Amino acid sequence: MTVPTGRRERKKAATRQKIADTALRLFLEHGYDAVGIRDVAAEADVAVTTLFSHFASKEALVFEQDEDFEHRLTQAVTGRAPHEPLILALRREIQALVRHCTGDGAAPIWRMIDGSPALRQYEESMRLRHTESLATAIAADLGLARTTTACRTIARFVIDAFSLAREAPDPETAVDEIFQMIEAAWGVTRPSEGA
Amino acid sequence: MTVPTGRRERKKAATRQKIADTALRLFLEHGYDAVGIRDVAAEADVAVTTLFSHFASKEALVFEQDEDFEHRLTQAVTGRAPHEPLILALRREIQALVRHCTGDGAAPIWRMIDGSPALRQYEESMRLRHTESLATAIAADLGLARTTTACRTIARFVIDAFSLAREAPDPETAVDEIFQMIEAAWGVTRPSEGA
DNA sequence: TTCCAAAACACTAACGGTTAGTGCTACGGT
DNA sequence: ACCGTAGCACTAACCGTTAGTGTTTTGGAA
Repeated sequence: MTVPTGRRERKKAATRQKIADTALRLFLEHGYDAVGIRDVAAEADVAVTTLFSHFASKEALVFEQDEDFEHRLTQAVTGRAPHEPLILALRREIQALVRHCTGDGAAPIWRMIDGSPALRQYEESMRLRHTESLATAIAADLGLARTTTACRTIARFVIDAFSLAREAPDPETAVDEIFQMIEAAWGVTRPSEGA
Repeated sequence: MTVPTGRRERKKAATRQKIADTALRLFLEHGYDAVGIRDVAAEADVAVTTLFSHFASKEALVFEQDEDFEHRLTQAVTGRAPHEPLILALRREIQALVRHCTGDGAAPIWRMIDGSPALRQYEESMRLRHTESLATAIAADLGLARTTTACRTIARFVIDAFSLAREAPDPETAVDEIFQMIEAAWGVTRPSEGA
């Protein structure tokens, strides 16, 4: 009834991690499409149903830490330094996220993602979820100083910046370019004073 | 070898239409998830494989005329009156498209779409395709007057406007609000003179 | 008219992701 | 020491989708 104190949680986390690691290894070795769920389960030495009790879908195995993305963005809004402009904080965070994705360590994974329509589609709808919570965070931060539509629009533009920059030849410059546009868009929403 | 002159094409189109109509009817009657591909095929009196030779997926049955959307947007760019500002033309077209989707005739279909995660996800990735061709059309219209990134960004913002407005309580006002933001974003991309 | 190549269509069977149903086992709290 | 819960396993299936194969229809050529 109370919070489980430890071992069970650790075991569960270990199983989850083992599945995720095994999946990623197999995917990178043989290609995402060439590896079946049954292969992953067998290699991780768990039952298929166990795998699906930890991950909602095959694609979710690849985007294991998607909550991180969501959390970092909302945190960039709610936890920024006092008086720091909203858009500036978001720009810094997106810049960091893009840098992380295009770094050497993550490159093979993203190459795999870009090569699979199923994964790209999954990523898009994942980002859409992130957009919702970012919009909520922005709206909460601003109180009633902006329209709901304006908040949702800005949230989506910010997420767009990530996707667009990631695909651009020079991601970091692209972030700057897009955020100039976002800044301008943000500017015209002010009902009274600037951010 | 040459272009088929008629009857064959008509028959093919008729089959396609019959499948689409049957599918939509069944989906609206019993719900999208409750109707299987085998049901649709049986009711339309075709084989499952025939159905899939006309439509790439189950979701595609619902978005039968998706090319229309794509075509109308690119046409709004390339076929607009001389000297008409790009963004204005796009705003008018998006306004029309939103009006059409929220009209009484299409309402049940969109309610069904909003109720099914699979359909929402499919729609999103469909819009992403549309974004690409819109970006291409915009880039072609502008020549080298803008960055590729700027064109792709604006294209995506315009598609976003459609999605966001469709979900807003007052869609038409939302289009206006979002397009004010797009206009501002567009403004800061000018390398020399306005559009 | 007759014949041919292509395209539409059909059928069976299967593949791969996903889930329901059922039950066992191990852990943590009492 | 005991019990409820949660993690896990197994089977069997559902559903969308595709490969393989063969049949009919159609438009054009001989």
